[in-house]
Amino acid sequence: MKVSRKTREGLTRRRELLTAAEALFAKNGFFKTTMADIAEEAEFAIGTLYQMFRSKEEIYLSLVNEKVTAYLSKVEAETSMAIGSEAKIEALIRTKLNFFEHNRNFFRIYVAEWSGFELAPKSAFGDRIWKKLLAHLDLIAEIIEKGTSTGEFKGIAPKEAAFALNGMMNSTIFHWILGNHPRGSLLAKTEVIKELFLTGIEKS
Amino acid sequence: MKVSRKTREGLTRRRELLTAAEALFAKNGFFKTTMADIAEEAEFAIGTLYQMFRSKEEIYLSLVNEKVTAYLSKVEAETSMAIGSEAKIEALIRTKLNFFEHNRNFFRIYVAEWSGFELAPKSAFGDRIWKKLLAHLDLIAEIIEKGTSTGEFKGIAPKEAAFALNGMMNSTIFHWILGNHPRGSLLAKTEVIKELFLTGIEKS
DNA sequence: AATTAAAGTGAACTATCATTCTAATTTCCG
DNA sequence: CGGAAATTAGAATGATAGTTCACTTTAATT
Repeated sequence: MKVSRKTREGLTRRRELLTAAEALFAKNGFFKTTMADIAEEAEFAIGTLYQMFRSKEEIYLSLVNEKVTAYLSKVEAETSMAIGSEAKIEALIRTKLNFFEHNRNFFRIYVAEWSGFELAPKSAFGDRIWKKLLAHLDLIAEIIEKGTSTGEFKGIAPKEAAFALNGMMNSTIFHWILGNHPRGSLLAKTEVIKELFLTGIEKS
Repeated sequence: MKVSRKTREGLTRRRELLTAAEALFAKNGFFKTTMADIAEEAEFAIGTLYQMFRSKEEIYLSLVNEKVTAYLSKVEAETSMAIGSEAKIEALIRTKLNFFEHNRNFFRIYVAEWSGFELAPKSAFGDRIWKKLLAHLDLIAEIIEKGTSTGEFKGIAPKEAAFALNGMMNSTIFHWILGNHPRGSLLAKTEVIKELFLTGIEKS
């Protein structure tokens, strides 16, 4: 079917464009990345970009949306498969580290989006992404709450603990990327984070 | 002495300008803040800004530099006064939370600077700030290392633990600001963070 | 071949600032 | 008081970069 092939080619082009844009946005941020840069990197003419997307912002948000969605569904799939609170925490950490090990470029964009800095007065679309990220934090909080009610965890406020864990992970990823992912994979740090979060640093 | 009064007034003006700029940069980010905005907010003419600072970037970096320096010296003073690793950790958390409780606006700028996003291809000056932040992380790592060598802490890689702790704190501050600093002060969260970092979430 | 519609192009158009300049006004200080 | 220096409002300037559009190319179909 001809329509099908066209559609496929369209999707491929779209993906190529987004990948090029991702690299640039990650490297230079939203504002210092120009449409001309993107066009050159993706080997399209500027006009072609506007045939695929309404605006620079739409490119950015589509990109963020797709990646965030992919990320969240991975994490949610893995945590829901794990049985027991500790295992769910482990699955969360493992999946997050694994995802960003393979999406290093995207990490900076993710952090910027988290801190809400990049597109400050958010569009309705940007808002949806933001809400998704917040909802995901609630999900982590629920895992912790469950663990508290089964007696696995002590009674630390779940939201606070969820934010703390999230911060620990982000910081670790950041550190790893900063050091040019030195020896060992990021994934391998799952154990350290898990241990730190579960039992702390103090000698018992 | 007249020179002295002039100098004093000059400093006051400078501070007023930086405070106005801080609020705007925190709210809209570096790029979406215009010189006209700053001039209006600070109640100066645009030309006057250029008499005090060479450029918009210089305003931003001066601001960041002063605040970061003030922040770091507070933390370093407090941690060096505390005796024992656990007390130092406590002092670190307390001082950081206290600082950002009183510098809410600045937090967003601090985070942006940390993530290295705002002024991506850093100037030499921006680089110095960045190095200071990194050096401070080393100092935290040293505290942890010391605690390990005295047997207070178990042997978790100090750098990793330092980054994790830093991430926990940032995340907590972020959460607090996000929720419009609801009930209770941010400072009051010192205990939670300390407990989480030292002994983890698991019931022992 | 001819036709057609979609895809692609990039120069031109615009808007937006950072920065500089001007002219009028105010503030200092001898 | 008087004039020098600082300040102001805001109009030019210049550069950058998002967006548009009239036109060209491509490729499938007739």
